[in-house]
Amino acid sequence: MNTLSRVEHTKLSDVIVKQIEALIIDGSWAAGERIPSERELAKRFEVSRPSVREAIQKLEALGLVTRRQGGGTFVASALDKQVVDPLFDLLARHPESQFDLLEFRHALESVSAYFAALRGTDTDLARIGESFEAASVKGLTTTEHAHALVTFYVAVAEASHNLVLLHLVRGMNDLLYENIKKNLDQLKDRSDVLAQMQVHREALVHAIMERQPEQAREACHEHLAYIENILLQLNREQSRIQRALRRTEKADA
Amino acid sequence: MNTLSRVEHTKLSDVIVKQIEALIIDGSWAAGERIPSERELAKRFEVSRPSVREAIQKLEALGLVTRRQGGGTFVASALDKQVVDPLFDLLARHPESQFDLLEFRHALESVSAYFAALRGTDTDLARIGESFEAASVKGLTTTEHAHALVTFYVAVAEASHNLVLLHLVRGMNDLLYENIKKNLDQLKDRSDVLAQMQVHREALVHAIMERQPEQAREACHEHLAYIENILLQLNREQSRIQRALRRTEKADA
DNA sequence: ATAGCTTAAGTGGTATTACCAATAGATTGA
DNA sequence: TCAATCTATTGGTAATACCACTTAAGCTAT
Repeated sequence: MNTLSRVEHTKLSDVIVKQIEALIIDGSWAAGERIPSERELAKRFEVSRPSVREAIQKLEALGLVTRRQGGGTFVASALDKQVVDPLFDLLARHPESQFDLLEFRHALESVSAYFAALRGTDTDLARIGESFEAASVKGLTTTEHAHALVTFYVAVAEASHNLVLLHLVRGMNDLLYENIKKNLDQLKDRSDVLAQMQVHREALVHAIMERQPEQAREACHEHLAYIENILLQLNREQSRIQRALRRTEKADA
Repeated sequence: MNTLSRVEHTKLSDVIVKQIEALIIDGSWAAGERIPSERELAKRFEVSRPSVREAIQKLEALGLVTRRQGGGTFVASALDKQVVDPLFDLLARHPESQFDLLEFRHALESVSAYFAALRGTDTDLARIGESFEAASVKGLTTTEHAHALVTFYVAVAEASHNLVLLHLVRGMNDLLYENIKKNLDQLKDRSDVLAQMQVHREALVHAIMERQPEQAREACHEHLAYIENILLQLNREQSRIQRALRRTEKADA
């Protein structure tokens, strides 16, 4: 009784966030609906406009509302899911970290494949086979294909019987998905490349099934190195196109 | 030529968000570090304080920074908290998975060393050299030695110039420290083993300094494989001793 | 009556200034 | 040396002014 718990000071803008969230969640403000203006909300909440602004900025950062200068503030039409891990979210959003992520995947997936081939149980290998079949179906959308590939890689990590690896791959699930999807998007008009990647994956699965750890590692290495090279070439071509566009702009001016 | 694409107007605070994110992502502002005040940033960016406030509020909503009234604004203390904290719990609940962590470190440090040798700047290599000297001093306590080795490994990860590796190794700082300290504790009466480990590390540093990536990777591999083997032998002997103790307990009962 | 243009009103965006509340560091006194 | 007090700094809140953009209303010409 002599140790009273410290009373946390509550930020005004956080109170406003909570109230607006409640209105969105209980359906009072529907997706796509325009909410009252900052000035109007400031009047209703009997606070200053900067406090309302701060609350709405937070909601915007969380993807719950969108703002248009001169137009108003709208409830987002597709409510974004919660940010699970700020760093992974940041890495997924930033173009300059995508290649770093590919390099990291190279290391991670190679060692997963090595241990899967070394230690995978029959059940593990069956699950790898199934998830690989699911990822190999013709006619998948890019989204479906990326999801299926993530499932495949998680199955390989599970078969490695290394808890740290598995935990990390599961934690990076969204980040992997975004990276794989981005790669597939970039390569969607390159059926020759996509076919080669499928060949690589077949070699990987074969090595795991035959319980050849070094071959599995090598198959992974070839697969990721190939993607790295292709994406480097693509990015070089993109840079050339952008430089050419810049030159034509200068010529017009 | 008659359909020019609409030029998107860019919000000032979003420009600031991107710049701060870049500083966080490239490791310039480390987890837990206090960033300049709103007033200072407003001066540096040559914008008003409310614009900086808006940017920082967004970063806070995303979990990338935390703010303390009167104290300042800090990069979130463990950016990959969602992954590393549960890993701590997991390893505490499953002591037998410490070996999994060693295997994981094996993969992580090998690729870090490879890229450090490939890409390290002169400044990076100097820092690796210094941290290695600090870790090589005679007479360190186990605690001091473990700290110095973690600093060394973080320097190698920094020299890799791979953002994912950098953030992961920094986030796992405490975990690495505990694992290294545990290994050193187990080996404190084995000066022959500790000496061999130091030889391995010297070979590693030499390969990085000579900018030989494959040699660096190989040196790391030898080093970690050696530790894995020694610890496996130790654990076998420990199991034998424990089985003998269990037999004497049964004989007494 | 309708379409097109112009103007006014409303909305978010940026900035300046002032003051408050909390924290951290420096100083002073016992 | 340690505790209490003071000062400087930092984030938090507010008022006010103005800018940039969008939307709605009003007016004019066909």
